[in-house]
Amino acid sequence: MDLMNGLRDAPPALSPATVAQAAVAPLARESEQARALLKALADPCRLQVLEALAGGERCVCDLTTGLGLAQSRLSFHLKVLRDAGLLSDRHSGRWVYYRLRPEALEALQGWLAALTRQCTTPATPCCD
Amino acid sequence: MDLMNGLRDAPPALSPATVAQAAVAPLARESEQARALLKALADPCRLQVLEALAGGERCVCDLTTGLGLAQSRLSFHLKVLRDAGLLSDRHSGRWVYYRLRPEALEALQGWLAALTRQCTTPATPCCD
DNA sequence: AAGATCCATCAAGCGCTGTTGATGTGAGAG
DNA sequence: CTCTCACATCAACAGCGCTTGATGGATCTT
Repeated sequence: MDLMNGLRDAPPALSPATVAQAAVAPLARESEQARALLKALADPCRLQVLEALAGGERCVCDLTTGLGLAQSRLSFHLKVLRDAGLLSDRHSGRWVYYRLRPEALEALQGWLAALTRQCTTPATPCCD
Repeated sequence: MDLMNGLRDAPPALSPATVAQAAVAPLARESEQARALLKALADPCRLQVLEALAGGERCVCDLTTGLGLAQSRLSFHLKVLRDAGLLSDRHSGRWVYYRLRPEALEALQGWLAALTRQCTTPATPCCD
């Protein structure tokens, strides 16, 4: 075995423990939720929906004509956004009204803020 | 033609202008950039990389072993993140060091904040 | 110079995701 | 009750994104 060998021309090197700790395979729970939100948002069509709903509650037919999307297509994306927790819906008679859930956006903001904070405070000083 | 017909059993209705204005086909420039960031982030593998780099600068071989990823795979994801502006790289001898670009995270936060702000101030009061 | 290591890139394969058109469901209108 | 309309859902297809294994370029060692 060549552990020593591996050390011989290693890069300036952090302790293996530090790395291992940041590594673990299946993503922390909080990150996983962030990922779900990010994935739901990462689509041009869904972003249009989101921005349209940022102006306030809208019914589906309103969005369909407003965004010029096929009904089936819009319905698909609304489901994705709703399943991700970004939208809530309200049924009224024959129509369904969708609205944004600011909590979801705020959650994502929080996650981003934490990440930013962690990376601006030089916890692990670079090996130079 | 049945424009009047269409009005007959329309939902409570916003002015068509309001909707049309929020609709336009090809996504605003700022939103498009946000989408690019979101898309780059919406992958478990890339999130792991990001979180690993939140702790500070790392070289590729460090990440490879730390995250347990095939070298080719990691390289692919690093490129995606770099192209999106989320990472910057630094070559030193035989190694390449990647680090997070907090500006990118902050830009995304800003976009989210604007969206949240817009949707919490009841600009368009709901039709009830 | 030859070999080893780090990293990027490529081609091939495949699964996931979005689109489309049709069908289903449930609520008003006539 | 029947018809219409708003919306959800489904099956089929197409395209994109990710993974893998191989190759290439660059740097360092011996």
